[in-house]
Amino acid sequence: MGDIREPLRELTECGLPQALEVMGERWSFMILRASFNGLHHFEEFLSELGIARNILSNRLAKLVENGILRRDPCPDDRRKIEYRLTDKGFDLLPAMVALRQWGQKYGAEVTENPVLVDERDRLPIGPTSILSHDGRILGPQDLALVERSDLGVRADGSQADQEGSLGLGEVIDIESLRRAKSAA
Amino acid sequence: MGDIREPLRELTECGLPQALEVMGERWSFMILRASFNGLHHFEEFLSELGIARNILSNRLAKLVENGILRRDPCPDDRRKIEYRLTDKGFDLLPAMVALRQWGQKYGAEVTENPVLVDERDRLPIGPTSILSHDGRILGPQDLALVERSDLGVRADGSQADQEGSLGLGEVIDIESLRRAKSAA
DNA sequence: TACTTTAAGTTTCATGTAGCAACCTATTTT
DNA sequence: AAAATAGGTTGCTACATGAAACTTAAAGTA
Repeated sequence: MGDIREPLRELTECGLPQALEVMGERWSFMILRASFNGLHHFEEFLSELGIARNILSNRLAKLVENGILRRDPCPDDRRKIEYRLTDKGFDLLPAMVALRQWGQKYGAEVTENPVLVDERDRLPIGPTSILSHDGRILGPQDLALVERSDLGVRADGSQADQEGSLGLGEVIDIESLRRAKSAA
Repeated sequence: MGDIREPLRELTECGLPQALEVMGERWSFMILRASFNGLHHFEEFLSELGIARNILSNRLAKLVENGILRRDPCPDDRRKIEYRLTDKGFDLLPAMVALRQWGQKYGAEVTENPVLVDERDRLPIGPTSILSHDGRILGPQDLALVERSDLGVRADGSQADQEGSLGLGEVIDIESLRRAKSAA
């Protein structure tokens, strides 16, 4: 019943463990995707996903508990319950799309269908991207990890002297990213 | 040993199940994040993440098997093994950042540290975004799901008559998204 | 050389969680 | 009133997780 399992320890201050606490379970993202795709009812999820009844029940309850789905009893048919995404649930869209695109890129040749498109021109969306504060698309090469206290501080000529040093006030630039990228 | 568990059924053709097959397990994303942060050795992961030895061993093996990490024995100290991200692993960055940002937004007040910044100006990155093919930032309101055969076809005045109908050649626009957004 | 430590695993065993099938309860529908 | 539908719950089995002890190989140290 209660989550007795110890929560994922944070390597440092980070939202990732929190996200995984909620969405890290085996079926959570599939249910989310089904919701995005317009499924709202228990039996719909059940037959579309091929998930076990009790697990679906449990996952839906957890998603509701965590504010990702809303649980609305239907007024017209009082047997039915409508599960609908909340704003918090919608905000998982970028994460879901990014995962999906990654799976698409590296998985067995799946030609996705239906396709997620820009409504304006009905052309497929581009890759999910990390943007800078002013909207440039950033690749792994453009990213660095810095201590909060050093935000906006131009590194005074110092590359991180040793990777992984994680020293206070030290610029931890993701050197390994760059090397691996250029080496490969 | 072998993955006997039935693979996640695809609701339709979609890369998500493939991604979850690889990254959907409890510690996978935390290990990935640790890798991004410059950890490379077994005992480093072990002490930083607080994961059990056997599970770490198993997860690392799986990540290697799936081509997300490379397993390089160190030449200088032949006890040591270096686990390093492959390009395929780096490509999970948007998904990881999106998840992390979501956790950040909705989780308990965590002030993340270290911060992921744009190297050019050392200012924090913006939100991970879904872009159109020509680079516009798309919100949930701008997205629609269409059948592959209808790509680029201007919907002839037809909104999807009933959500969730999923009919062939039918425009499945994510009406529910729009309604929920505007209603909330 | 022997003695200890470190790195990266494996094994064992208790516990937790997933999945299947059957059952249950309240509503419709016929 | 009987049957079907929607959304669950319960009991059981198999698999996954986690803590602690054990293993193996290589390095450091007296």
